[in-house]
Amino acid sequence: MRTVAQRAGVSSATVSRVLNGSGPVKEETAKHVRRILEELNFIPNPSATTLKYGRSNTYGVIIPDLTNPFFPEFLHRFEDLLVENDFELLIATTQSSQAKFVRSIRRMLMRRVDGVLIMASEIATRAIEPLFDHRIPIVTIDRRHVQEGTGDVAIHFEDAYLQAVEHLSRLGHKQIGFIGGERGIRTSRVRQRAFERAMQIVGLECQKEFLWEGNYRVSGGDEAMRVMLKATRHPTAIVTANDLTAIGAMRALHAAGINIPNEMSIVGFDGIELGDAMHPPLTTVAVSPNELARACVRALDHLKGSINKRGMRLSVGCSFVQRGTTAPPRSPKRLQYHK
Amino acid sequence: MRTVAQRAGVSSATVSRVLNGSGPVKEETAKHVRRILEELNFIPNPSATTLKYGRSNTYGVIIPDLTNPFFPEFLHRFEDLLVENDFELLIATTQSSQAKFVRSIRRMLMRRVDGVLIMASEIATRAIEPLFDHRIPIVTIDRRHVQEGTGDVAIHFEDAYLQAVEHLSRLGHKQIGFIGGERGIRTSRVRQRAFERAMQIVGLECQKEFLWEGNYRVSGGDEAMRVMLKATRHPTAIVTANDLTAIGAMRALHAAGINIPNEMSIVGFDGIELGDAMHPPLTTVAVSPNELARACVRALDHLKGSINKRGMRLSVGCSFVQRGTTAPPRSPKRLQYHK
DNA sequence: ATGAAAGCGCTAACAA
DNA sequence: TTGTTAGCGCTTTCAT
Repeated sequence: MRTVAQRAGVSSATVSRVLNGSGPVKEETAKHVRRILEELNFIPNPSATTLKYGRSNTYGVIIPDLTNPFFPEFLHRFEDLLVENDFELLIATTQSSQAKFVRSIRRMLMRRVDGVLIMASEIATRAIEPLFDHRIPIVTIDRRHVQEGTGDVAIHFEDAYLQAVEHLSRLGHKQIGFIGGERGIRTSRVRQRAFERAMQIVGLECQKEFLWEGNYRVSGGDEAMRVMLKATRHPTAIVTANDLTAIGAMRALHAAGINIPNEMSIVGFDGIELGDAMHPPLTTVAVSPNELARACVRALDHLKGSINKRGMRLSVGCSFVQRGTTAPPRSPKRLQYHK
Repeated sequence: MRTVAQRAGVSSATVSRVLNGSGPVKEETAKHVRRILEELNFIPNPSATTLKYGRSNTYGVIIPDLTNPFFPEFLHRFEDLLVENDFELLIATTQSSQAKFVRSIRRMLMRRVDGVLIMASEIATRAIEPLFDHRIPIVTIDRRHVQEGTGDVAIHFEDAYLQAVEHLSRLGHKQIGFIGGERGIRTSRVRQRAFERAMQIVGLECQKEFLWEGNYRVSGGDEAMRVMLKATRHPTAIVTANDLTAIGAMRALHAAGINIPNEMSIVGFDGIELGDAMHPPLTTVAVSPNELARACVRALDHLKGSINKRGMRLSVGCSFVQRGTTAPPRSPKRLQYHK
């Protein structure tokens, strides 16, 4: 930058003002400086700014796992919004490990992020305290609790699962099961409770033996479904904690030669693009990555600069997407392995 | 850090030496300093180091698209390797846009990365010149050209497609088609040529009308397959540029009521985990994300610090994964839409 | 074995 | 409207 200033015959302060539009500069001077900037192919060094001000124009995002396609789809939208603000994105994944989560938080602190979006809900409250101590704005997804410096974006699972269950009920299903996420993760409880509540509202009995545990990945849905198929009684339809779980369940059903949707209906959750490429295409409840991203950015921006206030409580709706994995239940006789 | 130094009654230089093990410190002093470090919850500020030395202990990665599951799977491994070296990962996506690519390069420059891994091969050589000018080590994937400061990791498509075509040929297929990537992307040419060469080696005629263009996404495979099904002649088996393309092709076949694999065989490429969750499970040629990541890190590390030499030329093999989308061809009569 | 100090690039406060 | 300057945190060289 000094080089630029010298070449342009001005001071570095003027160059800075031109770059940021942060002070009065005679248009003529500005033009000249811009030309030199161009000529010298000037690349600013944000480290200097970060060093000086202790902020980096960056939001951090902590997600459980990049290999769940929902997150890439979300991050894509989220980053687009950040770019508009000249913000950067720092991604950290926890792989469901507390140790990695703690390290992620540390990275966020080191990089002097201006806010952290926490999408990994398996987190002990203790682990985020350092953020709190350092007065970093926090936005959580589905923690459903806000305080000073902390906002929350809730996904409307209650409505989502109500739509799913109503749809199945209208088709004639009475025995509806649920494959959830790992126990001990907050959002797993939220999702399961939303499902139970939906059953109640629709007037169906929710049977304990029809609740299984998954892991938000294909493997969990697959295993849960295998366990289910070994039992003597099983539901005629399954609602799942997310699309990957549903896809895993479908795999197990296909492997057992059970027809989807005629012998078993499945509903996913998330609305990942690949759901539509499954066979049959996955009926699901979709969260709009766009809307979610917008809400997250809004909640983060709201706390930026003024952390001495409660964060926003936002909520994002879901839309039911009917595709090919749901149909009326078949005769109530016991399913057989066909292969 | 100054606070730590004061509290420990030493100079900041000593603290620095303790932190980095970069100089002689009496064990007793070191212990004391470490205790204070702990006590004060010291968080280093890497911006200062970046500012001072113009390097950031970061490798940048430029990928076309985070929503192709191969990249998250790869990045996961890649990051694991970097963490071992206390390196960070800076991800940029181009969405196949030259403008975004140029911006990505600029971000890499601003952030003072120590090397850039370029996995987006649609790039004009011009666009990477700034990296070259700034003496940033570059590793490309499948550019198949190295020079001073630039290494390359080649994926062995020749072998990959040979395995695929041999497998199909052994099953009895004679008419084998190929759905590639967008024209104008280097790796698309490489893949198509590798396919053509494989056909030649196996002694099958490669027919021009059996070559279609995709886009490395589900949509491209789907559309190409729809076009194919409208034609009067078509192959009995299809090899694709990647798994997403294959999945798209499968979707179109399912929609047309054509049985996979009995009426049409499909082979993908990449080996993404979701391929195994398709119905039927996708036969594919897998690249090990692990091996690829290892090669990339090796090539990058090789140039780190000493850019005045040719980069390495590495090559990563592929392994054929037989699953459920390939079978002997059925009678040669024209396929009909069944639905 | 330890300390003092310079300097990386940037920006805002202040001076002119 | 423009320039001067201090200082952000860190590491390394040189001196002690």
